[in-house]
Amino acid sequence: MESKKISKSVLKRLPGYLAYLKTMPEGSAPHISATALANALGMGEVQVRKDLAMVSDGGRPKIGYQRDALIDDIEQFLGYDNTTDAILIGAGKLGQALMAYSGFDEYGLNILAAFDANPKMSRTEEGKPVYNVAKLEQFCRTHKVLMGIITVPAEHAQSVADQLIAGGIKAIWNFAPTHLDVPAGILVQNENMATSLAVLSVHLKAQIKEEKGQQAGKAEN
Amino acid sequence: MESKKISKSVLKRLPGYLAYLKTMPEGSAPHISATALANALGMGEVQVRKDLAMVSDGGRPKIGYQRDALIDDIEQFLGYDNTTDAILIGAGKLGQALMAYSGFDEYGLNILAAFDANPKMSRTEEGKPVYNVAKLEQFCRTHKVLMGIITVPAEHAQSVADQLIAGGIKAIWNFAPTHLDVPAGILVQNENMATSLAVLSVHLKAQIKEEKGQQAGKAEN
DNA sequence: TAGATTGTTAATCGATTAACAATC
DNA sequence: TAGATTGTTAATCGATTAACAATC
Repeated sequence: MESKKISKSVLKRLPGYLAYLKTMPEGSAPHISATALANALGMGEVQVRKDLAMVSDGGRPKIGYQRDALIDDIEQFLGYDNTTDAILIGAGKLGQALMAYSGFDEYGLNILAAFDANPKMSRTEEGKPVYNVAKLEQFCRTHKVLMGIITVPAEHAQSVADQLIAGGIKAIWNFAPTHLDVPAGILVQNENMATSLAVLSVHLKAQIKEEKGQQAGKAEN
Repeated sequence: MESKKISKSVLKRLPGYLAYLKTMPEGSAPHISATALANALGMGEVQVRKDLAMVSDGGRPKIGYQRDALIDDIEQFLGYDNTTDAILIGAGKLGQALMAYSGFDEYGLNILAAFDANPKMSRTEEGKPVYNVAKLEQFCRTHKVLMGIITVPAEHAQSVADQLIAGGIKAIWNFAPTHLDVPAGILVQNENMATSLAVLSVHLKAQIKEEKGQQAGKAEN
């Protein structure tokens, strides 16, 4: 019963709720209503309620949801309660930034090691080992790693993905700005800067146009 | 006429087409069909055709779209043809990685300067100036900057956003894992690692469960 | 009881996919 | 002409929103 099929849209909103719930001050009331959550995050209250219904076993009318329980439920649903081992390939600037990011613990993500085609050091600043990519596939197998984080240049991403899959990996977090071809059953989550930039860029273009329109309007008066 | 309203879903797919078209080898045919594009990117061909119809003035039956023209059309539509000035706030690891990323030029993005609450250097490795956040608002005004990139810790993000908006900024690229409250007309694009991680994590959980199910099945036989 | 709030059922909206006509 | 391909119109699908009944 636990496993109602959840849609990706709902799934993507859960971390937002979680983050907000966790940053609420200590002294806050132990309960929170969907209405309050919705207002804080600028969303519709019905949507929040429906989303929470997917992971929680319900709030109480007039009172709301118990905050602690809700946090637990979301974390459990997202699998943040037990850790996932991952490896990172491409120890460049971005790769190093990700290795250094301590916040991943909170999400149950544990980066075991980094790999690079041309390792410049044998350990990262944080003390994680940096290996040659040649050892990639074998490492995945022996450590039963299920997740790979790709931060290599676009032209090498596909080859790295192939090796990861050969090593038995089931999920890829792809920071390289390129499409990866993978067999069914393997999930690729693209962290695509270009996508975000496109949204921003088009918004700004529209904004500038509007402004010019207003100025033209003024000039005409 | 140029400005048919484009949906966000379409907009987000355009960079994918662009990237693929640009990485096609020099010797390739000058034309490409929606079918070929769709196959390469693992999408439906009708969707590709509809998307391209939004930005291009059409392909030719039996031949396809002229590749160069298509690239130009998408770039123009996304505003990559003229540069946008931006500033970055938070010169930590991630901020520095973004400052160092040379690929932004390609998207018409030009990061003028970085700001930090406690600048550790006066220039980044790339020679871009690093200022104290105190100068943020004024800098935005005098340089008419329209875009801000937030890479500060979550707890300072809202305050930074407020200052950016006071400085006249219209679009915010938010890497801090927190919701930002902004007035209408200001676009916030969240680059949310937690969101991606949630998708990956849930996929892996399902994968592991499935595997266990299969093993249990085997054992029963 | 009244009112706030939950959860569910139905209606709307938007985006994707399918079917088909048009064209080179 | 035949076939590949485009573009459009209609059908389907999924997600969001609205309406309402249930409950503390």
